[in-house]
Amino acid sequence: MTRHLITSALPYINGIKHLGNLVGSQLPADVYARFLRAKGDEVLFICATDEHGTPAELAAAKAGKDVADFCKDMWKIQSDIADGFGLSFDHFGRSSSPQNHALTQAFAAKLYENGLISEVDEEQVYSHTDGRYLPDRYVEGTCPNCAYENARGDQCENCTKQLDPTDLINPRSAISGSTELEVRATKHLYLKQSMMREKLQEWIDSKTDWPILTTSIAKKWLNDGDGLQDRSITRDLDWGVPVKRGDEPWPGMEGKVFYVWFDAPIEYIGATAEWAQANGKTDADWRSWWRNDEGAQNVRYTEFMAKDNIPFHTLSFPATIMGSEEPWKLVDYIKGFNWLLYEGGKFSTSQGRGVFMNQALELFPADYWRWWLISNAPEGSDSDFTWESFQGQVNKDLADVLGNFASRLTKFTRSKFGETLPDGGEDSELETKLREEVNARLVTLTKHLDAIELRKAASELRAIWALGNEYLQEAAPWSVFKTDPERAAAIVRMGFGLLDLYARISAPFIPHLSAQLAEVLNSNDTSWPSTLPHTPKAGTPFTVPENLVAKIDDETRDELIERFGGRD
RNA sequence: GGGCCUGUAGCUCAGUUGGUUAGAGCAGAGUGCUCAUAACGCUUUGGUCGCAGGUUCGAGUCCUGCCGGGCCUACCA
Repeated sequence: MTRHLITSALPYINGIKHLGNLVGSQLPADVYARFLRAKGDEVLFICATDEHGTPAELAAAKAGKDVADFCKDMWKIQSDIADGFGLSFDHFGRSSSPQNHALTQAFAAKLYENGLISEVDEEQVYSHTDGRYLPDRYVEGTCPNCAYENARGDQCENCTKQLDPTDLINPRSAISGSTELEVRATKHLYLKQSMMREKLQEWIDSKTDWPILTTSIAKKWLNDGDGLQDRSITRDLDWGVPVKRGDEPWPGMEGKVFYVWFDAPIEYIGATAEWAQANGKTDADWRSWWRNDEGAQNVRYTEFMAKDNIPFHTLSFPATIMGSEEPWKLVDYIKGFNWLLYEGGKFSTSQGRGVFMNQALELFPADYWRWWLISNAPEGSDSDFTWESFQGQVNKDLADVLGNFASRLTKFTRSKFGETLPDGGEDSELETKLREEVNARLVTLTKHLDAIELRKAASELRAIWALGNEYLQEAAPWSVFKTDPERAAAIVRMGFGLLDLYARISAPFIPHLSAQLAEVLNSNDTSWPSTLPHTPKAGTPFTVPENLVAKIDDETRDELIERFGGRD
């Protein structure tokens, strides 16, 4: 049996995430985790909040809270929302955990011992008004190249020229607008990624089955210009993992913290340690997922993330792991996603454009969102959320094809036979044909899920739902009943067999609706079937689900377009 | 500027190593059924596969150029 370690990119702590964040990592990871669990594999599905960095501090300040309190509160909010969407994390941790502090410091110590850390004196912009160092992009001013007045310190948006904050004319803080800035000398640690370039290249080259999106970004960074660059891994901030060599102080680095990109991926490991602690397990239990010398040789590790995270997961984090020269688990497969757009434009927190996860749950059941998002996951290219598309797919796929199938079957059966499955009757060639079709499509569905081809999987699942309506139409039990009630009984039992199948194979996609379908026959088998199981026995009681999937009407849709901002 | 991805029916997309009349869902048209959430089934109308060349017995599929769309380019994370 394969053991599957699955991680979703860590949602950043500075606010509630939108649907694009959901579909780019957490949701597809959940579908995969649920599928593998149903197949009987051992799964550990890990996620956490990514809590450090300047934006977290600014968000806390804006909320009028201490950053630690802010993160604690926001973690709870994000955790509750994840529950609402049915995200089945085995643990939802926090990158600010003591476990992550210890691991991050331990990795840094190993990297230092192995000669992979250098200390670099550099200059950073300090804002007196804000009382903090400013990351390059938080310094704004006039571009020396094109005279654009709102150029950022890292790059001018107008002429796209790469800049240094000290290049800017009339620099000011993007946070406060203050011009009381000072360039200060400061010292930072760099991870010498350049020394690991060949090792990383070799490793990436061996990943021939990875999506092009993933490997091409990695190769670009490895080979562009002078090749992979060393990266700073520390910051002059208060909130974060204090810079230490393991438990020992790091001379000259007092008061500094590790940079968020360094400690965030390590939190995949940290959160696994948190999982062990939270569930009364031992260190050996969590280490068996991560240490190749302690049981992780048979673990297949899959990471899910949006494309902005790919460089960190293909290069920086592997560099950290390889550089430690300890037998930590490296990722086996990276599933990367493009962006989800909102009505043709970008989701925007500042402009209130798009749908955020909390709002989504207030509007419709989680499965509506799950179904649309998975069916339209931005796997090959960016995809576009529109209310019209959302309404169309929820109404057509979930209400008409799936929901109505359950409805017509159960209501017909109740009216003719009562509330238990009727006895008698023989199968005909219709059932043989149905089984063949369902079984063939099950093979395809399973293949797509194994390959994490989510759009194709959703499409195949829908086709299997549609087979139910086709079967009922052709078998026409309402007509057969008039002359041969026993044959009609056999037909409806077959129909209930399909319903039970749907509950099981739909669960990775729409777990809540699947649970409701399973309740119809009060069945509790959630295992993944390789073929259409035997039909349920005569005499089995059933219930009629009322309005399993409520449709979205045009008025509601138009109100939502108005409220959330549609096409301009 | 450089790199990568992409352009297939009105819309969203499939099209395996190049191989006969290019597929699906939605939308449109017709029709059947009446068990069902005015739901379902069946049939059907839509495409010179961005443009122009080239390779080949044969190209949506490979090559070159052009045009359009998107992403990345290392201090947001």
